[in-house]
Amino acid sequence: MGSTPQARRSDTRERIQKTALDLFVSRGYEKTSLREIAEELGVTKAALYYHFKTKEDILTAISEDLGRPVDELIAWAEEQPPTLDTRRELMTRYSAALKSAMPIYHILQENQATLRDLAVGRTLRNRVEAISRLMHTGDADFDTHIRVASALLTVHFGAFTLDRLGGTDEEKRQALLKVALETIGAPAGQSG
Amino acid sequence: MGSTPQARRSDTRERIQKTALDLFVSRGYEKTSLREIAEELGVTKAALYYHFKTKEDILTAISEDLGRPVDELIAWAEEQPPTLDTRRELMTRYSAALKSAMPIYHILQENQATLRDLAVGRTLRNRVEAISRLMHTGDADFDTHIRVASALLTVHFGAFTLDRLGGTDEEKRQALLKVALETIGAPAGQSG
Amino acid sequence: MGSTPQARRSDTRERIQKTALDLFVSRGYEKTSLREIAEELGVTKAALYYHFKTKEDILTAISEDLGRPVDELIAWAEEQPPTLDTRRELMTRYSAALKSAMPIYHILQENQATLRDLAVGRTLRNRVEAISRLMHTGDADFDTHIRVASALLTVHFGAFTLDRLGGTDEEKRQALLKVALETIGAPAGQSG
Amino acid sequence: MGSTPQARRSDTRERIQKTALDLFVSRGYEKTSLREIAEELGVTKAALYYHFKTKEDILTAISEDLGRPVDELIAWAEEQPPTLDTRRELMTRYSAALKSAMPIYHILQENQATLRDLAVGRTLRNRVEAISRLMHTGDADFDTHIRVASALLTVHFGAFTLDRLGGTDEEKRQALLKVALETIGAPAGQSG
DNA sequence: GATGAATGAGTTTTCATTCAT
DNA sequence: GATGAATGAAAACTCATTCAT
Repeated sequence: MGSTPQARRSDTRERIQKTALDLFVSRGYEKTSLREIAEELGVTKAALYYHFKTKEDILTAISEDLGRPVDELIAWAEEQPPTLDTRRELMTRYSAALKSAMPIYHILQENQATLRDLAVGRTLRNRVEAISRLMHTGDADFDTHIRVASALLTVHFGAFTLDRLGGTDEEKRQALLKVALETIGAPAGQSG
Repeated sequence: MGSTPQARRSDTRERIQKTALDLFVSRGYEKTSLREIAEELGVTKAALYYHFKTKEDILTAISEDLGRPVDELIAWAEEQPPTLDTRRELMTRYSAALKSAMPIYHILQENQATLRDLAVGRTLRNRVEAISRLMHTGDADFDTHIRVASALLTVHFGAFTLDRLGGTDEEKRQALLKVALETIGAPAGQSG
Repeated sequence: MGSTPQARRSDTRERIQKTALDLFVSRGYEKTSLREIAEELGVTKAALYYHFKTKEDILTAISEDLGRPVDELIAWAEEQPPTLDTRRELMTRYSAALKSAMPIYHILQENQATLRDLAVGRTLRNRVEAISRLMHTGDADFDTHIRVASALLTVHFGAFTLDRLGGTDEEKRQALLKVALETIGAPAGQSG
Repeated sequence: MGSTPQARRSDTRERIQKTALDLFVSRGYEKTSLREIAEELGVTKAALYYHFKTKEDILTAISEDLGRPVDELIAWAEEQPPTLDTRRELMTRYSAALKSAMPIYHILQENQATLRDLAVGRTLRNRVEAISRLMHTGDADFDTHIRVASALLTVHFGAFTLDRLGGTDEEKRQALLKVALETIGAPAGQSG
């Protein structure tokens, strides 16, 4: 009898994820209450519980969706030989993958204290650590570790610290990547 | 076993700060309740309120105590000419100042979402931004900004990401500083 | 003994208002804690917060419900010409309206210090002042102001001061109204 | 060795009473904390406890000081014959006594809910009731009771409701007294 | 696919009061 | 004549979560 005003095949689950993501980014995970999410969406808190078992579950779903490119990158990197070239390639691809995954890294970075106790926090940190581990693979050299750490911080957090700087996000990303690549060292076949 | 149970003329204020700092670092600011601090100390919640007007006030006091070296560094840097040498010197001194100030930066980093609404958060961020601003002074060159940002991230957060790496904290700090200095460029009178 | 323990579709909101009103009247607004209201009702404090956003909100709801007759009277009076007859009619109707509204005026009177800071206090005082203003309309004569003030105090608070006196509440109300009408002066067309 | 800045023979007790009175009037008894009183005075809370056993004790002392004229009036009235003339004389003297005693009546009126549980509240109400009883003495006539109640309300609270009206406090007091005297009836030897 | 009603456990904060010094 | 330090009890409020409908 007539069409429902609701979209068919309820998109509510996705709408919850989207709204939650926005709020988690702008207000923090802990400081965002389910009431806020529900109100913003025009549904009740109970509705959230129909779609997700817990608050953490919402973040888990978001993390899975947005983190997929990075997970795929990790899978790829695990197949590669541990050379400097791989490292540079991985850094480049990682920087690209971060474009879409950035919001969850933002959440991870700004809510570490809270995420410490949560399973999803473990998952998120595991991703970061996997990249880090893969980047370090192939040598236990102290200096290299330091350089890789610096490079990773650069591609990872650089964007957050450059709000006031002119230029597009993409330009900044490219520039940060360039510095990171310099830091981890010249590609094979080039003189240092 | 037979030690003075209670000092006269109260060292309680300092004990509160110390205990709070430990808990803020290990469990996060928001997740640390005043009940926990009080219990850990063997006093009542009301005792905390005798010494500090609010929970935030405790963090403010900690921030003032631990941040003093950085504040002094900022004052010093504001008197210096905006040369590359100054920048390098500032980076070196900053790295040193962070040795004692690290815990509050740790708190700032891991509780950004929470500290967003707090006056003490503003103060802490102001300190970071002051250093950043002073480091960028003297030219508006895009590439330099990127490099300085990368270098700052390195001395700032490097230590956090190197838990698993061998070597003393001091060794790591020196190594990170070296990379940071490389990143912002050679000192005057040397060939790049 | 065997009555329905819990109504569906919740009459709880009304039960809260009723219980709160009783307690606000008998123990005072400030001295009545939400815990007391909740215990008296056999629900948890959180249940109160499901139905009302704040403690003040409960009083606001009560004030709206009980004050409606007075609000309607104010609306009526604003349409009338500012004659002595109107004043007498208003006084008479006001005395009648107070029959049901009395509890909130009781609360207002006995908790003025507390209600000073509350928005609902403003609302309540506005009602009193509106009646007072309407009663004074039409002349700025000093003596009349004094008489109107006296008359209003009489219908307003008279009942509170006559607890020990015999007679029904209605008899007292009528007698107080008579004195009040005398005080503001004879009706048009009668010799003073 | 030089004169102390403190007044000799500590006037602190009086200063506490004065400050407390001001705050009790302007913010209410309950809403005024001992901390506030102490801070306003530049002493510690403990100092208040040196001079007064409890918070209530401060109000009790104030009540005794300011209420003395009324207590004396009550003593006087108890000696008088219960005639209409006495009633009019009592009303006149009461109105005069209220000039200085007003602040405690203000406190009583605005904090009834709080003062309900306090011994000092009993004392204050007793004073009001003594006047009321003395005023009603001599006949049990219903109509007279009503009139006396109205008249008392007028001299008692009239001033509170006439803030916005022009004229000095003394003018208002006189005018209110005149209306009150009219209400309780003509003096002996005059035609009603 | 969702709601209305409720809960239990927790939070920060405030207050009058006490007492050794 | 006062203070510094502390307490116990309570307050208002928030939150993630549950469940019958």
